Amino acid sequence: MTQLQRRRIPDAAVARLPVYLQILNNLHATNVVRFSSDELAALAGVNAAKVRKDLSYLGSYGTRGVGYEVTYLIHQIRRELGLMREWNVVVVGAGNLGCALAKFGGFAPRGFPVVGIVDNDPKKIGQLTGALKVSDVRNLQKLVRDLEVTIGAITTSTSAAQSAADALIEAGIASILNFAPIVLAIPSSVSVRNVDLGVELQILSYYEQMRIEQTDSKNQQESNAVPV
Amino acid sequence: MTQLQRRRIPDAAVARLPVYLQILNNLHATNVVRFSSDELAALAGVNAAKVRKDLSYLGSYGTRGVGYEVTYLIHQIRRELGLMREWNVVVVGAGNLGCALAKFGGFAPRGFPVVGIVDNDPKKIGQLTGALKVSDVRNLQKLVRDLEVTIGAITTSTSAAQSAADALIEAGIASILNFAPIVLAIPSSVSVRNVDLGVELQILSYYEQMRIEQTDSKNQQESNAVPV
DNA sequence: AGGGCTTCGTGCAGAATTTCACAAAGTTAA
DNA sequence: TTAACTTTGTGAAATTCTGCACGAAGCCCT
Repeated sequence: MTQLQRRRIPDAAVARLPVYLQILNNLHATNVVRFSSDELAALAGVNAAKVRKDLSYLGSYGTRGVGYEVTYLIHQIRRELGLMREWNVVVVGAGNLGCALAKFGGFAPRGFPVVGIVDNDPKKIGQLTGALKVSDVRNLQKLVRDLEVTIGAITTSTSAAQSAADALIEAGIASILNFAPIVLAIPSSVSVRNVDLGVELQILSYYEQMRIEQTDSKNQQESNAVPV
Repeated sequence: MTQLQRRRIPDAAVARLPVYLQILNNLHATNVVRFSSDELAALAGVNAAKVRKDLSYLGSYGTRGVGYEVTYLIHQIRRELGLMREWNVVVVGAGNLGCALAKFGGFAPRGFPVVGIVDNDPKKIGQLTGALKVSDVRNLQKLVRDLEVTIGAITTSTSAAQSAADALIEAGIASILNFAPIVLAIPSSVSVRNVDLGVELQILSYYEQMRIEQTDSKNQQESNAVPV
C-alpha cells in the first residue's frame, strides 16, 4: 500500500512549532520579511540546527544562503498545526477559572472560540458569563454536536474532573485541556494537555533548592579550605 | 574530590515527581497506606518501570514483595523537590490574571504563598488585591529582599514581559513562572517555566487534525475498495 | 563567469529517555 | 524450613531527541 498517511512530526517538534509561530507573528508585525535559522533560534532560545530540522518537517521551505520568508513560513506552520480553520471550545465548570476563560476574548482571534460553557450546579445553569449562558452538563452531547465543538476545557473542582472528562469523551470530544490537578483516566485515542500551576511551581522549587545547595556546598568548601 | 554534590535527577523525572506527589496525597487522604509501582503507574498513566526508576532516584525506599509506604514516599518526594520549606512568590503585573493569582488562596497551603504584587501603572499602585497592596515595580528589589521572595510570576502584557523578567533577575530572582506568550531572554542560571494556553491549544489542534485526516483517509480507502 | 560568502538540509553520533526483563529480596502459607 | 508468589531495583536494549559538521545551493561582487 502506498504511504498515504501524513508524514509524522516528532512530538518534541510539534510542541515547539507554536512557539516559532508566535515569534514569526511578532516578526511579521514588525515588518520583518525574512529570517535565518540562527535568528529564530536566538529568539526561541534553542539551537539553530534544531530550528532547521523542525522546519524541515514541514517541507523544504527555506532558501540556502538567504533564509526563510516570514509570511510563507507562518502559512506553512499554521497549515501543519491545523490552524487554517477554527476549533470550537466548550468549557466544563463555570467556576472562577471557567467563567474567566469564557469571558476572555483572547482565544477567538487565535482560532479557538469558546462557544459554550456547562456546569452541573442548578444555581449556575442559566446564568450569563460574558456572551454565553451556562448550560446543563447533561446537554453536553447536543451542544457539542450542534456547535461542532472539538476541544473541551475542564475547569471543575478536582473531584468532578474525571466525570467531566468522561462526559466530554461520551459527547465525542477527543482533545482535552485539563486545569484540574489530577491525572485523567482516558482512552489513548484522546489527547490531553494538563495545565497545573502547582506542578510548575514544584518543578521550579526543585531547581531553586538545587541552586541553593550548590551555593551552600561551595561556601562550605571555601570556609573549609586551609589557608596557606 | 569526594562526590559531595547532590545526585542529579533527570529533568524528565523531576517533572513527574509533582504528579506522583499529587496522587500520593490523594491516596493518603483516602487512608491508603501502601502502594505498588503498578498501582501508581496506572494512576499516573505511565509505565510501571518508569515509576520505579523515578522513585529510585530518591533512594531505595520500597520493599520488595510489598511496595512503597504512602506517607514515607510523600516525605521523600517533598524533601527532594524542596517542599520542606515555603517559597515566597511575587507577582509582576496587576492585571486580571495577576490579581487573580494574588487573591487565589490555593498556593499558600501548598507552600507557595504570594507575598507581593507589583505593577508600573500609577493608577494600579496602592490598590488592594485581596490582602495585598500593589507596589511600585521600582521597589521590587527591596520587596524581594525584605520578604525573602524566591519565585517571580510574570502576568504582564506581552510587551512588558521582558522588562519584567529583567527586573526580577536584577532583584535577585532565579525562578520565573511566565504567563506571557513570549520566549524570555534570560541567563542560563535562571529557571523559567512557561504557561501558555495558546500553545497548549495549538498542540491539541495538531493532533486533532491528525486524527481527522487519518479517519478521512480510512473512509477514502473504504469507499475505494472494490466490492467482491 | 567564477570565486567568495551565506545559510539551508540532513546524515550521523552522542545524549537522554523509555521500556524490557530478570535477579534480588521480601512475604505468605503449609 | 521450604516452596510459591509478589514486587522492587536496575542493567541493558530500544527509542527518541539533540547537536555537530558538512555538502548543497543560492546570492553578490568583480
